[in-house]
Amino acid sequence: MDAFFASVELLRYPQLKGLPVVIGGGRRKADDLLLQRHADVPLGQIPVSAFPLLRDYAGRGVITTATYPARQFGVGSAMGMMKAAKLCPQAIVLPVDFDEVRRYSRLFKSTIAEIAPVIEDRGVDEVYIDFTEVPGGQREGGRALARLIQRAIHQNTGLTCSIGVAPNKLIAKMASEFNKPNGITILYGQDVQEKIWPLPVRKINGIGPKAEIRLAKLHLHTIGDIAAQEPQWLVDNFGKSYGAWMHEAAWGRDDRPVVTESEPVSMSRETTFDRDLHAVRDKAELGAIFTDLCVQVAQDLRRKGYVGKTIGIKLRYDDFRIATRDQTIDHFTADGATIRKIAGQCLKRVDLARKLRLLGVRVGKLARADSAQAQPPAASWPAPQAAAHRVEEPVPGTLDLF
DNA sequence: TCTGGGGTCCTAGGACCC
DNA sequence: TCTGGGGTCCTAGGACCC
Repeated sequence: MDAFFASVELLRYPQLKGLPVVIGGGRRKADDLLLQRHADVPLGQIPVSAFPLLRDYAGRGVITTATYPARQFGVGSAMGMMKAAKLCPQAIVLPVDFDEVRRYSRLFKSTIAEIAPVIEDRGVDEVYIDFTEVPGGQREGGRALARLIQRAIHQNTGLTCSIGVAPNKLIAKMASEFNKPNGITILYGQDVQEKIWPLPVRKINGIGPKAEIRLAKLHLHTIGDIAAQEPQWLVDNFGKSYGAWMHEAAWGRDDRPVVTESEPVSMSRETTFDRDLHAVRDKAELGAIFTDLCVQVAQDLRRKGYVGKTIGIKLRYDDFRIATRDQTIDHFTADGATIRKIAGQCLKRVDLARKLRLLGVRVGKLARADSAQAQPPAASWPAPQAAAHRVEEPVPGTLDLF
């Protein structure tokens, strides 16, 4: 989907079309004020001059999405708000509306599913589609079906997307970026040399900032540079698995199937504080946030019907170092108090002298709540009363951080 | 006034078991 | 005078993606 989060907002506020708009940060006073002051007019009639600007933004956070006009100023995803404000102070800034984004996400995916049912979910705004078996899927190399999908999505949501068609997921993903927004790109296996090799290594899905730096030190900058290396040389420099994969990827080879169903591995909640907090000096505040995160994870688990048995914490220090601790317990749970208790024990095992900027709680080793695995083991005969009716011990109301 | 939140997968060492 | 060889699970960190 093209500039998905921003495009969703533009559906509500069409008056912002063509303007630099960025989405990011949490809901702020300015956003509430905007709605309060214009409670009597339709959203589409709120004057452009009433919207909060990036220059007035104060706080932490990153840009989630920038509209194409904003991108012209060099503003882009994952950029810090403060840096973005310097590049484009006149941009309008809006918070992410997750409910609305999820609603449109479901809508565009169900629209595709009616046309081509073999879909792999890749997050809120992206999917892989295997349309090998879709009638007419091979017409014009797939372009006809891609056009049909684009039109259907636009009809049902008012949103545009870009589609890449290729023999595998790796190349299709790269192709989808060739012609944005609202574009279609068809790539064949024989196009790799001409169309893919000149691209920078970062364009490969799986080569990130760290690998890019390591490759640059070896004077490898383009995908073609990687393709020209002996596989063994790549293995020697990047390890057996990653090195071999890199070579395959550079040659456009990828045999991963489109995976239509998957079970979640973990669920987590984390939050970056408005200001860095200290475990002792800000104990009350931190404790409240901590409990809240545990309760939210527990709610997420229950809402989605899962239980887990590995409970962990994550924290980010003021210097951005990250520490994680986790502990596996002997039974599955989705109980907030249990999660709070175990996570609290994990917290005792990390250095709390430094100030923290982020705290997170995670539950892993998930099972469906209704699965046999998730059930407590049957009590052996004679069943001890306590085991048969075991109740997780409650955590006292005053939750101690230490 | 740098740098979100929710994920997956991989690696590597140690415990533990057969 | 040496101390095997799997296999699995747990834990911590890190790269990467959307």
